Amino acid sequence: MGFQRTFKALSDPIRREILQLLRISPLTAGEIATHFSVSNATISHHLSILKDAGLVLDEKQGKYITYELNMTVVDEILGWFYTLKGGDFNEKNN
Amino acid sequence: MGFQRTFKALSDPIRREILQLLRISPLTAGEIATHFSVSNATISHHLSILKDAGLVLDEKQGKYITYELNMTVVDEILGWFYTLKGGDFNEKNN
DNA sequence: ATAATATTTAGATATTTATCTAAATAAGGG
DNA sequence: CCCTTATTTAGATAAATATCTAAATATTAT
Repeated sequence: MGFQRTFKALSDPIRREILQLLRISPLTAGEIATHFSVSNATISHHLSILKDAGLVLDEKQGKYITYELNMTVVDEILGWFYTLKGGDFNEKNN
Repeated sequence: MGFQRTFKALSDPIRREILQLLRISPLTAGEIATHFSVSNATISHHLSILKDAGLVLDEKQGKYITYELNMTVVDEILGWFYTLKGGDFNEKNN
């Protein structure tokens, strides 16, 4: 609980696009990087922010690191929006 | 469409709390400000960001300015999260 | 072992952001 | 008319952020 890092993570367009990419299937850091015109180091930085926010999970597979969406946290954020819509799904969160 | 400003607006905890306050009922800028320990000028700044993002609507009433939630944009953002969940509600947005 | 590949970490920099105080704008009340 | 109240705008500043290049780490292949 405490959505600060998650909302911050979602505030960058590259990070949101990464999430949409991962919607289809898990990808390695390198595969993700090919979709953008910034350096690999920058993508790595974005991935670490997404990971920190709980929005993605990573798994080391030999030389590669594969990233995938973490739906659990996506659902928690959805819950926050529903409180806004008048439901009192989980009144405690920020 | 283009959610950049909306997601940016949601990335600040004070602004999210303002939205939750407005969930109950519309409030004036001053009433909103009493809930926080920052200056009125700062709250005014946050309100202008929320307005710019489409998340709130304002209406001048004499000496006061009343702010209220704009559910339309809240719903648009919800749509973005649903695309993540595998639906293809509105594939075009970022 | 050495080289090549995949990814992250470190350090630097320019931009953005949240905040403050002080000044400006606007509306009402005596 | 002035004075008070409500709110925003302007200008300044400190902190956060996105990005880069270069270096470090780790794994696989020759």
